[in-house]
Amino acid sequence: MNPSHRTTILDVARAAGASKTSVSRYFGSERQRLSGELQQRIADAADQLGYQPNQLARSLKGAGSRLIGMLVADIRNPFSIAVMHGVEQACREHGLSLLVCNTDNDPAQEREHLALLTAYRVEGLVVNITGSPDHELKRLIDQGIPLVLLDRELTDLNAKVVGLDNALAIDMALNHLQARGYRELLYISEPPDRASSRKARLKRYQSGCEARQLRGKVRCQPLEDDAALRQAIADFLAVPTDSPKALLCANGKITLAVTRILQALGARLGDTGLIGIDELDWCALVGPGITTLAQPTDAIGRDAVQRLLAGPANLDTPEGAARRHAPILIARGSTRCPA
Amino acid sequence: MNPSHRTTILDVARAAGASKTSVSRYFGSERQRLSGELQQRIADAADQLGYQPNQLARSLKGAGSRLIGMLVADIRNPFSIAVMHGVEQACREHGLSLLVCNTDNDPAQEREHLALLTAYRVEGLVVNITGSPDHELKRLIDQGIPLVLLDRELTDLNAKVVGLDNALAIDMALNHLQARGYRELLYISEPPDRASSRKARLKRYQSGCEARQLRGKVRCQPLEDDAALRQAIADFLAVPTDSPKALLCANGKITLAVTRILQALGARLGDTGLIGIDELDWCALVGPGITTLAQPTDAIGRDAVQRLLAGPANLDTPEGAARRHAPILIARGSTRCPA
DNA sequence: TTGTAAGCGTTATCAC
DNA sequence: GTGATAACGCTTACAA
Repeated sequence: MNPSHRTTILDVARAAGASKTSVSRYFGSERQRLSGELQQRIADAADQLGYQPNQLARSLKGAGSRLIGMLVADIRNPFSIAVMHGVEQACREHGLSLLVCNTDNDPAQEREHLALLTAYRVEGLVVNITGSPDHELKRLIDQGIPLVLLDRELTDLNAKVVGLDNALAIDMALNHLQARGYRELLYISEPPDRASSRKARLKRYQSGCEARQLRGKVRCQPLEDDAALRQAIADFLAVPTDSPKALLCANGKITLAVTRILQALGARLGDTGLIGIDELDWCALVGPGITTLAQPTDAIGRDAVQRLLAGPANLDTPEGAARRHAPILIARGSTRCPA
Repeated sequence: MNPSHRTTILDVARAAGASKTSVSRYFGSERQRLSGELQQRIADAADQLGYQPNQLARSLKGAGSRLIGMLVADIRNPFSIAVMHGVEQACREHGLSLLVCNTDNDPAQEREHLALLTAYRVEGLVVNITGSPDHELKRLIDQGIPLVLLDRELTDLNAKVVGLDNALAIDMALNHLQARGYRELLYISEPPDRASSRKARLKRYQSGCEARQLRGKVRCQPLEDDAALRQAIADFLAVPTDSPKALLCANGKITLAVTRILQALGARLGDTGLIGIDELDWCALVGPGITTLAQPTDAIGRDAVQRLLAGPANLDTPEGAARRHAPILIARGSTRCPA
């Protein structure tokens, strides 16, 4: 076998004494049309030559690329991975493949990768980024490429959205903290900027604290500045008060950073309440365990693909545009209030 | 603009009053050959029409697909992700894109995804799986597709390998444990089966214990059976002895499982020594911190791509075949021996 | 500097 | 049932 030459449909046709068309039919969806004898000959020849249809050429002609693209802001975020896992499974079940691009939160890479994905003519796009290449995304939608936004809405543009039910999540967190006896809260989030889900969580937190008569402070802080965050938490804990305090972390990365800081400050989990959005491998292991609101990541991922394939939705109704999944509260020792 | 019709090179050519060739040249690597004026016309037309070259068609003709495939056994394993991050970066730097497939440790999916990747005519393949579709892999190599094995060797087949220096890692672990005063060890690994790196680690552990006159036990255990593992650890800890005991975990997933078990058993980290291969986010947070041997995941990922691109290596020399990266010891409280 | 024409490997359309 | 033949969108000799 000549290794420099990938065998093509023509090679098989010749070897089987058949036409390209027949071979194509054999590997396509019209195998039954072929006589049993021809099928056998083609099968043998293909097997012999190790033939495998070239998906690129296939895509070029009729069918689409059978490729779904996924744009991830931070592939090292366990949440992204978990969702990606759901997306991938769903893709597989539909005979689609997944092209994943990680942007490392870099707007330049977002644009670049978006271009890349469309260059490969992906048939659908799952986008999970915080930056805003709004213009580019809009263009894709105009081109008719199915698009699902993960955990983020586009302000001037109504695309399909799948993600956590942010309001519900915050409500559950507040209810839990209140029930456990905490009265002074600090909500820690990355800056909302244009990330709509961060905004939604923050807003609900504020109105929710008011409604429950909780003293709810807020700290929006890029995670890079660890010292500032540490100072903010130290300040919060230092204020003298008679009612128990708790921290609410807006996502898993923050929970990690905050846990480190609390440990460095020598705070005892539980005495200082701690609850985070996103369940992580290790939350049960640290001290008395960290209470979390687990996102149904698998369901979110699968749902994203489903919506991709569902065709144009009625984006005018709220239900048509966004699909919000409920979190699951996993109560652990970090919210066992001593009072 | 007609959304049902993606604009092609011909559309641009017409709009610019130029030929397909010129447009192709403009978007290819021969832009300089065009007169400034023509360049301008093409640029305008393309911009106007929102043209973007079809990478699929491009791949079909001359150049390759510019696609690198990566096969991952378990995408939820942080190690895999970390390596993947390195792979992806390296790809990007070389103008390549990464098609990632997760097999969830399922041999059927391994085969399936392997076929998929070759159907897309990936120009190289980074494989990180424990199963053995050896026959398929061999075929790919024969076809001349560059292939790099991550953290695993193929017995009957010499392909390029990139991964941890297993012998060194085990040596470092043993030296550390010995220096810290532990004398009785239990090595916990998933069954080596045909995963060569597991075998290598195990073997070195055994010879290393002997050389150091340590009592080194071994437990090979699929992670699914948590109860059995728990029993094994309980048994190990129960044996009366006067010398301190320590556990050595062969990878990050095991470290997680073992940490959970130790916690459930009420063992105190440090009193019972614990060291694991693979650094994880939370290792500093649990109890006094867990000592680990961090793998240089980024370097491993980048190296994999580099070797992919390096062309055929001399696989006959050990250096040509395998590239082994040294781990980094991160000492924490879990190996602070009280004795 | 620019254009013409022949593929790349496949599928779709139409004949036999 | 089976097979020519023309696309698909692009690159690349080869001409001009």
